Amino acid sequence: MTASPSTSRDMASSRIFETLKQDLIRGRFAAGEKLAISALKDHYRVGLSPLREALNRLAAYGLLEQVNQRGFRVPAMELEELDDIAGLRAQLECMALTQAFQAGDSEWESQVLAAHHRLRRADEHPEQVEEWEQAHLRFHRALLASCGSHWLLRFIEQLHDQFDRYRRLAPPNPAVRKALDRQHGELVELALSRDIRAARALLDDHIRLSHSVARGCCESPASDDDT
Amino acid sequence: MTASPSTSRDMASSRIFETLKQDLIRGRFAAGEKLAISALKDHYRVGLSPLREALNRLAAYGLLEQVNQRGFRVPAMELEELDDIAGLRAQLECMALTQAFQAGDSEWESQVLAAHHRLRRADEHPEQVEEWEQAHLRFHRALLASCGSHWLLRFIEQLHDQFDRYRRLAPPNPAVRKALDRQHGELVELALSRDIRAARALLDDHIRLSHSVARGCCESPASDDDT
DNA sequence: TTGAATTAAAAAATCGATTTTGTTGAGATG
DNA sequence: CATCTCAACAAAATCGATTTTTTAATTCAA
Repeated sequence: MTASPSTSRDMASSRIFETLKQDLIRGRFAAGEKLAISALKDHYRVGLSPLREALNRLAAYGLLEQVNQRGFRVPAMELEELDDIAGLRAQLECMALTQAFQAGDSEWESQVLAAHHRLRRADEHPEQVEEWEQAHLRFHRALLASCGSHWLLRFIEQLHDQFDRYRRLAPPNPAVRKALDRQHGELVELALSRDIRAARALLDDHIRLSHSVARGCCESPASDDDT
Repeated sequence: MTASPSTSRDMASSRIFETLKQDLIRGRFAAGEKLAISALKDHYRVGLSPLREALNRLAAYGLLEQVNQRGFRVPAMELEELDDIAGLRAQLECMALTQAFQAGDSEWESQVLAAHHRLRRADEHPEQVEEWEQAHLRFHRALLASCGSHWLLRFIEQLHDQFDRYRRLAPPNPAVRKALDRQHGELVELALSRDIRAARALLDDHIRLSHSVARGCCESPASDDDT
C-alpha cells in the first residue's frame, strides 16, 4: 500500500466505508440481502453513527441501495446490468485510453511500466488474491491516469468496482486468465509505442473477454471460500 | 412534480439531502466555503445525524468535499474543471442520444414531446426560474431516457448537476439563451425523424454553446438574486 | 375459514450529550 | 524579535438512549 503515512489516521466512518466497500466487491454479502445494521455494528465493532455515514456514502456510490424507511440492501445482480456496466466500461476506457496516449509523458510511461511489473510479481503468488486484485486495479488505473479528465477517471473507477463485483463471483477460468495476463503486457508495449488504434482494439477485447468470464457469475452455486 | 404520492414521506436525511443539493447547485454557498455543521443544523432545522448523513451522500456524489478530520467544504470552481465536465458531458450525451434514437419507441417520443411542451410553457414565465430549470433538466432527461443504459444516464445526470453549478453562476445571455431554446425544438424534430447524425451534431453544439455561457461564471462579481 | 384490525416485537431513524481532534493566542524561550 | 509550547476554546466525530416506523403475530368478526 502506498498511501497513509501514519500521520493521517482517518475517521471511523472512512475506515468502515473502505472495509464495507471491499467486502461488498468481494461478494461477502449475498446479492439482494438486507443489511441488518445492528449486526454490522457488532461484526465490525463500530458505532452506529460512523456506520450509518458509511452506508450512506456506499449508497450514493452505487454499492448499496437505500430503501425509504427500511434500511439498506445489497443490489441484486442481473446479467442485463453486467452487460450495461461492461459495455459502458469498454467505451469509457477506450475514450480515456486515447486521451492518455495523447497526453502521456515519460513519467506516465514509467508508472505504467512499474504498475505492470508489480502485476507480474503478484501473478507469481496465486494464493494472495487480494494483492493481485489490487495490483490489477492499479495497473488499469495507471494506464489511463494521464487522460486528463478527472471525471472520466472517476466514472471508470466506479464502473470497475461494479464490474469486479460480478467478476469476483464468477468461477475462475485459468485459460482465459492467461490470455488476459498476456494482454496486459501487450497494452504496455502499445502504450510505449503510442499505437492508439491497436491499443483501443486490444483494450476493447480485454474488457470483452473479461466480461465473458464475469458472465459466469449467475451459474455456479457460489462456492464460498477464504478467511 | 410527478413524484411522491403523499403515502411516502421520506426521511429527514433524504429531505435535507435534496434541499442541500439544490442549494449547492443554485450557488447558495460560496465556492471553497467551509460548511459549519452546527450552523447548517440551525438554518435547516434538522438534527445532526440526518444532516451528517446527507453531507456524506453529497460528498460521495461530488457536490461536497470531505476533509479528513475537519468537516465538509464546497468544491472550488475552476475553469479547467468546467471544461472537463462540459467536454465529457458532450461525449456521454451524444453516446446516449445515439442509443436513445435506436431504442426509442412511441412512448419515448410522447414523453419527449410532453417534456418539450412543458419547457416552452416554462419559458413564458421568466420570473419562475426554478420551474424553468426543472423543466429544462427533465427535457434533456426525457431525450436520452430510452438509451437503455442505467449507468450512462446516471453519470450524465451527475455531470449535468455539476455543469449547472457553473452555468447558474454565469451572467445570463438573452441572445444565446434564445438560440439554445431554438435548439431544443430542433432536437425534438430530429428525434421524431430519427436523424442520428444531425441530432448528435446539434446536441454537441448545444452543449458547447451552453458551455461558452457557463464559462462566464468566473468573471462577474456574482450579482445575487431570487428568493 | 378467511380476512381485516389490533398490538407486540423488531428495526431504522433521530436526538442530545460526550469524546476527540483541530485551532488560536498568550506567554515563555532562544 | 521570531519561534515554540501549552492551555483554552471551538468544531467535528462518535456514542448511548429515545422516538418513529415497519414487520409479524394474534385476535376477533363476518
